Amino acid sequence: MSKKALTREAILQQAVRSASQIGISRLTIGSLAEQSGLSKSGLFAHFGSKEALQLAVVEAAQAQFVEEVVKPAFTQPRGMVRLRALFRAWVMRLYAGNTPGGCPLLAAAYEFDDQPGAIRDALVAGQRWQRDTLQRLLQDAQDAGELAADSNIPLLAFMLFGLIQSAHHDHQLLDNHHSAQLALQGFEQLCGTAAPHTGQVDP
Amino acid sequence: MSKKALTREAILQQAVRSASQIGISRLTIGSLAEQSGLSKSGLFAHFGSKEALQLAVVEAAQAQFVEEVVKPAFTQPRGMVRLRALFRAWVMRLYAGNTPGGCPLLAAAYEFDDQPGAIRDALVAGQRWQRDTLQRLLQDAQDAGELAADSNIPLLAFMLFGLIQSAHHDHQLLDNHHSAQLALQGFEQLCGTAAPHTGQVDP
DNA sequence: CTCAAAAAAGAACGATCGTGCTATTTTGCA
DNA sequence: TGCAAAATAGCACGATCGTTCTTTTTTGAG
Repeated sequence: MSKKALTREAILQQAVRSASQIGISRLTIGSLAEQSGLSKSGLFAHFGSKEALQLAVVEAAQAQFVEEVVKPAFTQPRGMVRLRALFRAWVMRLYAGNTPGGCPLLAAAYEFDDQPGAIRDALVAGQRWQRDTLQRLLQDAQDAGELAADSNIPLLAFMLFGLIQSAHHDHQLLDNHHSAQLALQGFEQLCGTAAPHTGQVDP
Repeated sequence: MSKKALTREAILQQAVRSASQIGISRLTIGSLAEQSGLSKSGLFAHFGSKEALQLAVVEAAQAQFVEEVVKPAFTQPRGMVRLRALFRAWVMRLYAGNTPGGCPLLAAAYEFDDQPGAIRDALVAGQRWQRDTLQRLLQDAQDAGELAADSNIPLLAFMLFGLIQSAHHDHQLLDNHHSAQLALQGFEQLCGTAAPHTGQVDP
């Protein structure tokens, strides 16, 4: 890999860390340069504009998500095992040390949902892909007979993503140490073959 | 009400609107003054510092939530009726016109979860209160026999809050017109006495 | 109506930001 | 090792921000 690409990677890795703490829109060229041991103009030359830098940060975070969550899940056999692996890795990533401020993509979704532009477009595409992936694994599990035949796949994906967000919220803001466990319990309640309900009157 | 308090209210109402679109941390005294028809220093005198302004915006948004969601629910009879009223109003508020950029409190939770200070403290207190309120209504419903006796109340509250966040996400970012319906369906699946499993055919 | 007090405006400051331009250092091939 | 090209540093600019200080306008009680 060329020197340029190596430096760029190092910058982006640090930038994703910072973005998880202060948000993508509050990244500054100056502080990012300082953290990377570069000058402002030296760092700037890698991207050409702040928006291009922010876009690169989004893409780096998305690539990181695929690498840490999606790819490992796809090493598991298709069906409920793979689905559970995806969800577990997704949740556990919220507690990993590489993004101390939480998931930068979730935060970015709230930052840019009302600011049209390339960054928002990239976020939308990424989130749609995440949802599609989740629904595909749910469909696979249903096809394998490991999920009730009358399951509403889009609703299930919607609810599972809600569990991810709730875990993030409770962990990052409320400092709730049980948030990961709650998310995993919720998954089993929604998808598991165990007890079909915590809280339904008639099975 | 004194002139000062009236002007302050008008400023905050506009500020909450803006905060829903660009986030609390990116509010600027200048643009806020322009939107309120005041001068920079005139507006500034009402708060004394930018952080005090941001804190006032958080408190105004929280008061708005109580007024529009919690109070109306408490006009309903205790139990499942009140719980459902709370959840419905909570979801529907995401689609109301007074905060075009979505819920400013949810966005602020992601903005400030890694920035210690008075604003984060106020957000934490508010979110804890929201969760406690939700759990209290769930408990009431359970006591009334309208929720399974073995329901896990903290888990249910966790999942319901996830539905809110998922609805917000799908509406604001993915422009999913069915997001409100999905959240309400999710509520009925988790708490309702209707169909015990996820089955519902999408139109 | 008067006039002191309250509210708002105006102007200016230091700091910080993104960005463009030029000089300097570093890299990797001949 | 020499040297063009790539990578980085240095510097300055205009803009914008929060904040302070002073002046002007507006308010409302006596």
